[in-house]
Amino acid sequence: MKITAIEEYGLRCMVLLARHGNEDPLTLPEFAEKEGVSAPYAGKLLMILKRSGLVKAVRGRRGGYVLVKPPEEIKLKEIFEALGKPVFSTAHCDKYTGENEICVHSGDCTVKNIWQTFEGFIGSFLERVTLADLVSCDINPPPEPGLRVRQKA
Amino acid sequence: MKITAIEEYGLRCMVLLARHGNEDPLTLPEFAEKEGVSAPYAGKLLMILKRSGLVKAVRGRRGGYVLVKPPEEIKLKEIFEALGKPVFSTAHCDKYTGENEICVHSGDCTVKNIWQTFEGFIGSFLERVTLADLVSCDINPPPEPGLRVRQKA
DNA sequence: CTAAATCTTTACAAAAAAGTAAAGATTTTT
DNA sequence: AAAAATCTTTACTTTTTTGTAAAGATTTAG
Repeated sequence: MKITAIEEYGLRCMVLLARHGNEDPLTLPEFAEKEGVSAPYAGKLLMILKRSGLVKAVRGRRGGYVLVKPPEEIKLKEIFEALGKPVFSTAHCDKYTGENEICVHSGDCTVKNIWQTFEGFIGSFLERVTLADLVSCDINPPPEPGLRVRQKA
Repeated sequence: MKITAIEEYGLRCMVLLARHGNEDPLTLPEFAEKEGVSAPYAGKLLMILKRSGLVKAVRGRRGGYVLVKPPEEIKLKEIFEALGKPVFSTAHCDKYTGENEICVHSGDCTVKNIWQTFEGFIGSFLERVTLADLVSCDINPPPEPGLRVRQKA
């Protein structure tokens, strides 16, 4: 399981914006310089964030990007949803079908069940952390979560 | 964040083995047929699992693969570690350095903190589910885990 | 001992993701 | 109005991941 480049750098752009404040916009060359990436690549990232409604662009001189909402109201989950697919989506089953048109497990799938549960678990984390938490806090691992495992009938 | 093909199909191979039992080994053509992938690709997956010590191979006629331990003793976490890197590892910071030799955030990194916390959270899930749970149970989403967020001093 | 069934290794081909380049559109400043 | 700063779009190149192919090694059955 891996974090994609878009997720990594995209999240960093959001952190930069949150730190910078919304007084004046941050420009692509500024993003690029602060993260050590190229300006066109920064442009690609910000465009993705813009299309998801997390940031807005101001064109022309004195332009750049600003957050649409205050960092307190931006959940990590929204950012992840903007930057990539969730771990498990219906697309998942359509993708891993081996050489067949449709997955051999369609219907009753043990692995699908685990991914869905996993997805829910991850979601409960991403729901609880905001961009504001990220820039202003230490975040500690949560206490051991309980996990109910129920035997099949 | 995505589950890689190796993780998806590798986990399925483990499920097949757990279901099949260790009486007689499962062969590559059998894995291939049951999962709808090619036999050489199944070979690649099983080789990865073998090198991590999760399965062992029996060569020659009547050969194939068997689990090294009973499913009750195989945690999902071990399987994931065999099939891929964890979400966050030191390699992560070495990979996403933009155009620089070393990441601009090395030292104090907000994003690193979140990935490490996230990793721990995910780990607490993968520690608690065994291969046996996977083949014999319904697994339900855990209750809302508490998440302590402590303000910086 | 030989042949068949099996795993093993290495090298290669195809597909997806990451990242680059260049030309175009918009706004502000002068 | 013109120029400069900025975002926007499209197409392309590179790198990584996936998946394939083929020849080799090992064991068992007869």
